[in-house]
Amino acid sequence: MTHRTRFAPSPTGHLHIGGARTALFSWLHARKHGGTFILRIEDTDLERSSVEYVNAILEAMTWLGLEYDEGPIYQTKRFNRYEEVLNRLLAEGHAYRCYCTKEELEKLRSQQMARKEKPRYDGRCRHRTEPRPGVSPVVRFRNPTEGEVAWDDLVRGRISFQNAELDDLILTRSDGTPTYNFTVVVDDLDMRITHVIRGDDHVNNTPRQINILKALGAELPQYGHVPMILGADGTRLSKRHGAVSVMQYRDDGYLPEALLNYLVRLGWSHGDQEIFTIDEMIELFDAKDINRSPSIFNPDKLLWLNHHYLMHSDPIHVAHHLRWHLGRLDIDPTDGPDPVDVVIAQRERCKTLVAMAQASAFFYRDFDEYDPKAAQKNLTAAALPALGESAQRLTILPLWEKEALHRVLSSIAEDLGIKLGSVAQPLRVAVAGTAVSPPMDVTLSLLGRERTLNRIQRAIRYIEAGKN
RNA sequence: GUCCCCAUCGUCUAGAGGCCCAGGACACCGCCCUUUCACGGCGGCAACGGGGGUUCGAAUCCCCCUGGGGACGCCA
Repeated sequence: MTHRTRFAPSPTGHLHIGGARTALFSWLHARKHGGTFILRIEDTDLERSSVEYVNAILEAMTWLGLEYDEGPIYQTKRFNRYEEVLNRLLAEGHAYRCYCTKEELEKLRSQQMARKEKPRYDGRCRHRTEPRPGVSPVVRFRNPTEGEVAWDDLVRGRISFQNAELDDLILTRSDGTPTYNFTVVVDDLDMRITHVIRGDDHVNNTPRQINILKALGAELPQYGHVPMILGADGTRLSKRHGAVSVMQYRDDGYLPEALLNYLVRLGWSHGDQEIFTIDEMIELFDAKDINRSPSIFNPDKLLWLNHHYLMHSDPIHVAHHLRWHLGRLDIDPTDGPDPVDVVIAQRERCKTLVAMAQASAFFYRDFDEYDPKAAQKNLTAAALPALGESAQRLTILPLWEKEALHRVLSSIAEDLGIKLGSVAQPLRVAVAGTAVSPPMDVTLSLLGRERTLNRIQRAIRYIEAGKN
């Protein structure tokens, strides 16, 4: 049997961390078995769905590299099909029209709550044969009242519900549009989904969906419910916990592979291994190894992973992403060193691409002013000899490259009888504007002779002007 | 409230009866390296929620309690 999985977001918001993880698991499951991964857009809530969000979700999937084999399939384009199935259910007695008003239902609910019962529809329209004038009916599923419905969950093991706990859910609204639990069933059936991997919050929907599937005489897919991701306070991850949108992580300077690696390790593991390439994930992933308990999102570990990928990925690949972030700072990468070399020079000290772009801006354009603390400490009269010597010797240096630059700096320190740091640090502030940069030989080689000399002169003028 | 789940360091987790007075990773704290910041190396802090069983032996199996999450919509 060929494996067919799907990711079915509703376009009512951006793709968030939790959605991305279930998408990843679903994608991994399909890839591992050489199956098909389908993207379905659940946009039946016309009020809250928007094309902007559809596009945002598509963009996020692309950025993450979770390519789908079929879709996107839009539920709003399948209304005829839902109606067809609905009519069959109605004709076969598995569904019926309910004329209760929202007000009546609310009253019922509050009464039940007051009696400390589980709020549920009591089935009062089950046997109604006559329409109620002035009320356009919803259609409800006639759920079995006895017995139980159970399944072997891919991640949770056996889960069972008493049918008596379930009520007759609404299949179509009074305006005729289908609801979630109905469209999912029809879609999963039509798309021949074999493995439904989705968030934990759907566990309670599963028995209802299974009952509808059974009424339709359909074969059941396998279900796997992955636990939620929680925020630091142990409640469901949401905006107030900080960034939850996948695209926000792109904008904040994260590499997609770092986010994917973080997500795959959240609730899943393979021994003590922390770093997984995509191929390793595909090879090693198994839904049954997913933890049954919810896990808390830890931004620190994601940051560490991002740094790891920044340091160990092919610099050409990292530079590709760095260019994008430089662009966001209005920097044209052709105005300075090759971003690939910048990545190699900066990667140990930058944990995000945003930080790397910011820390590298001085390679491409003059900075406005010195970091006050750095200037105060290093751009003083005491630094003048080192700066002056540097200007002179660097002007006549035949070959502008790292080793030669290193020799120049060392000899200046030696000749002046000072520590290398006393030469390098003022120079660093002079050329970078801050007290932090890659080693000076590397920094200068990337910066180039012209910019270096200009900035040394600028620093000398700054000191002589008595700013310090 | 009712139903469905869950429970190892602060966090992510390893652990499927003896290998565990519990291992790895992030974070944190020391030390080393060092032209800055980092990287790196070494070391440290830190957990089986509680109570009953079962067993020669339990983090691992069973029960209860406690704690946590989810669901209970003409949302998905």
